[in-house]
Amino acid sequence: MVTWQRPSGLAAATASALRERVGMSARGGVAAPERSADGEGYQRDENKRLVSVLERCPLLAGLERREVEDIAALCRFQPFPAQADIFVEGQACDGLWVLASGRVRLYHSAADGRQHVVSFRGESSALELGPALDGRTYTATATALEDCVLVYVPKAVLSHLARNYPLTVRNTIEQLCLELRQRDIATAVATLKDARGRIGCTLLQLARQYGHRTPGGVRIGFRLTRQDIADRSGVTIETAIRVLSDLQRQGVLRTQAQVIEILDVRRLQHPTNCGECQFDCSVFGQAAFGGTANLL
DNA sequence: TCATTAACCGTCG
DNA sequence: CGACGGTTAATGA
Repeated sequence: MVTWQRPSGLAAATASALRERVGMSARGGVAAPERSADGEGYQRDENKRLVSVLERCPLLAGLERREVEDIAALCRFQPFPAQADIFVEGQACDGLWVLASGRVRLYHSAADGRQHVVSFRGESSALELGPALDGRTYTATATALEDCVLVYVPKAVLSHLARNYPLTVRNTIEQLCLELRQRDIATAVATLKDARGRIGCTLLQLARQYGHRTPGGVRIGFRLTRQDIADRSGVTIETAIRVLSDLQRQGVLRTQAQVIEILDVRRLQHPTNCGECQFDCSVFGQAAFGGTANLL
């Protein structure tokens, strides 16, 4: 539990252990398919499940089912238990991880133990597209918030995609632009807004990505600790609690068992200054991360 | 372990 | 000065 909070020390050990696993899954997926009778049945089933995940991934949007099936044959599932690192900041990147199920926390670690969460990711999300494409090191750490299953797309398969399916190049560019916009907005929010505003943005963004309507408002569909909210907003846990308690007292939101429900979106937008905000938050509403668009 | 509250303190407009 | 937010400590679930 404490391990993933440590920045550098045991990150190296985790990283090399991970490279092992990644290597195995890559080679296994590409070169050594199962041969036994039972294995073939299992293989067909796994391929089906891979296809259903991959065809939802924005990178492969618009491809023929046949094409996705061919690509799926080159990929492989890899489960990660809750709290496990999928990859670590600074580690070499040799492929792309696509989230099939579960939630992942993408973040930077500071030497003093504090963390800056770049984003929380859900199904169909491609993790760290940049490093996957340029083959350089990861710029953030990805940790499973809960038990997760990911699809690993080896680097060789990625270049195969670019060569054989021009559509995926277009998709890739669009995805990168989207990420760029989000990072840009995030840095602006972090430097220009106060604690209330940053926490407000965090909540609104999460509601866009993962919110679903309830009789009373919008519920963010998974558990988040106060620390998670704090790390995403760039404040201490006490400040996050202070602000959230205040919002609860005002009846703007409700939280039960680490699940937040926004009861009054308007009043959350107000202190966040969404009205005059220059930043085009509509990017958060796009289906790119598998979220429900235009909820707010 | 997580959430909450309160007292205290430094910074800054 | 006063609002804001980080630090610390105590407490409860």
